[in-house]
Amino acid sequence: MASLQEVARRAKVSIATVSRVLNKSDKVVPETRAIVEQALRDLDYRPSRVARRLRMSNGRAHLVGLIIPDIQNPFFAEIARGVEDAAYAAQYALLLCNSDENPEKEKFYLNVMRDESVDGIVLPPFDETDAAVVEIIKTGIPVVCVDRSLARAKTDLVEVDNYRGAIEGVAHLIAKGHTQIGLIEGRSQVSTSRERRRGYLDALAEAGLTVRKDLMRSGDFKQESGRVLAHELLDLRKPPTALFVCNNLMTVGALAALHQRGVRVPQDVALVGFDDLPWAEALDPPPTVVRQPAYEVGKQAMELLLKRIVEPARPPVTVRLLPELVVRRST
Amino acid sequence: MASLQEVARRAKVSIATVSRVLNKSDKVVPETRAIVEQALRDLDYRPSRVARRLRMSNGRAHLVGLIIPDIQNPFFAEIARGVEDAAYAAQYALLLCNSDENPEKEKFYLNVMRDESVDGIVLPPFDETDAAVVEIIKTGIPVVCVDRSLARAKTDLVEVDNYRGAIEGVAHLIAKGHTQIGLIEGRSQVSTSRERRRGYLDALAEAGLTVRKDLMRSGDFKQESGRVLAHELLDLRKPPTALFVCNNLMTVGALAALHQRGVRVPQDVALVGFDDLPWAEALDPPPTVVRQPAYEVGKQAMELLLKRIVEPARPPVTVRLLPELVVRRST
DNA sequence: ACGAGATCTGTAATCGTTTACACCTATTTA
DNA sequence: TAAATAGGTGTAAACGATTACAGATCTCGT
Repeated sequence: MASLQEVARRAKVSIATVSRVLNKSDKVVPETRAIVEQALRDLDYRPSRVARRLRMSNGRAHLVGLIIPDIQNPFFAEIARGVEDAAYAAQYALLLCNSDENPEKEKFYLNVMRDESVDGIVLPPFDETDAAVVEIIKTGIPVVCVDRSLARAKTDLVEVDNYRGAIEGVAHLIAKGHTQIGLIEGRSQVSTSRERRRGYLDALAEAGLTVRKDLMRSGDFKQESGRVLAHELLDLRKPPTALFVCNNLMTVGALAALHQRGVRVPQDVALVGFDDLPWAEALDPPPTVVRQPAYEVGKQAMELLLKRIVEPARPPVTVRLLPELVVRRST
Repeated sequence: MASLQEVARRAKVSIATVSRVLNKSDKVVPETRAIVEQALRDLDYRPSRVARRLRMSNGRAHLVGLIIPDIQNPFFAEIARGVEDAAYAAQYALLLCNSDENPEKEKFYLNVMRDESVDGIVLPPFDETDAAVVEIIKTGIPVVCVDRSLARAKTDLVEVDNYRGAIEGVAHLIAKGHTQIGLIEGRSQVSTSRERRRGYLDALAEAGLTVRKDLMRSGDFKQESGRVLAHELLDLRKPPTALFVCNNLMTVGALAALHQRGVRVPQDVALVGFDDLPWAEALDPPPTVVRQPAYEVGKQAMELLLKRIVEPARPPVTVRLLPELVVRRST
């Protein structure tokens, strides 16, 4: 509420002096400083981030944006926590938005961030050729991609080794004796989907198993599509004896489908999911999953962003984190 | 990137004229308008929200804040979605922050919002006497409380009828024949906790059951405390035959404890939780819960906020939504 | 033909900061 | 003792928008 003007008036100095007291930088004689500090306290002065940001066009807004597809998806919520904790530690505030996997919403929010002059943005691009993101990058705002990569631009990137994760998950099923393994994957425009599919195929190949195209289904990452596709697979004349489901929500959906059909897990059909589930222990059965270190992804992404804000010209780096197979009782 | 200045220069008019073209309000002769619009397109002009906000101290920032205790809690995530959808519909952006039930973090973020001159704030207060929130309200920023109320200030409030929800949940257990019903409640400084406890007590009283103090335990809303307290209750010499658990995370924790002990649900111990769980169908067993319309809470809160931004002097209203008993297989 | 009125456009103040620069006083130095 | 230096403070120009006010042009009635 109180502005520099008012503080200056009360302390009977100029606004420049007040500003100098605030930004400890320049020298102010101790008596003046004391008077000004008293006035600041009296008026409960708080600097306007808005005015500051307007003046300093460079990178001192202490505000960064995070756009995620869906905050209700625990995987992204965990990333968000990682980002936010790292931001808070650096005293940055976070403009957090849900794109809902909707390019139009994503574009709206990207524009908001540009117009708010945020210092930088963290996001998983909608797909590899995400035009809105590419455009934002051209404006010079630092962008760090998480989880998914971008073909058209080289940015900092924190990702998980999806290929290796898929290999481990599928190999685990193979080790349990399964040869007919169904795949429920996500949107194939997303880089992670293709990596996981590649892992699935290579794991089968390595074990000398033949690939059945009819066992591979593509969904949209949502719970409902996991349910529907699981039903489809089990309705086949030669149904799979195991399912490899490529994200958390679809895993829950598939599990629900298995329950609906009354098949026993893992006796009748085994299941490995991608992404850990926060309440895995309370699920029926607790599913074996390939766990992604989502919190760490978010945290490191934010840290990369902070570094880039300080040093915009630094060459982009890619951090690749390792997933971990968590064996529970669905296999 | 491009400012009004640059557009004005290119169109060979003054910045005032450009501004007028943008805010369609004033009359500009069609030819001028066409020229300016061309220049706007050429330069891909986007107005700076920062500059606009600085100039218009009133309420046209089109930015609102949302502070929630923990985005990883599905209940709050659902509220957040409600808020964000309503905000997006009105073309408002959302500054979303996690207070982590930590007053210091909450204060930091409240200050950020003040300093960012947001148009308004939605939040569940940390407790009924939340000093930081009361102070913010005094600055005149519109605040809408959700879920929890504030004793010291009269704000718009969207809450759920916790008392009635608890009554229904506990009455359901009583109807199933239970007389020894354990209570696992949350922090008692929070208004919702007290309401639920009151419902629990009244439901018992109404059924003529005696209250056992040793069956009532107070936790912190987190999963771990649900687990610990469930163990404590079942370790009693006269353990309860049913549990009424007052939030989602503690319900999951309690369920995990029951599994650990190998007790069958609902045969050995029945359970009713407060808050629905997104993957209830995949849990073992799918729990009976008192469902709160969290999305609706968020949506209505945002709508109230928008109304208050337009009409700051409007008398505060309280919207009380009804919870719903969802009977599944834990009872 | 001239002033009133209407219509369009430009000038400049403002919002709350930061910061280059000028200015004024002491103190030091030759 | 005069000049150079240094230290402390004030003045004013940005940043990018909005908007009251003034100024310019045109229309039109008498």
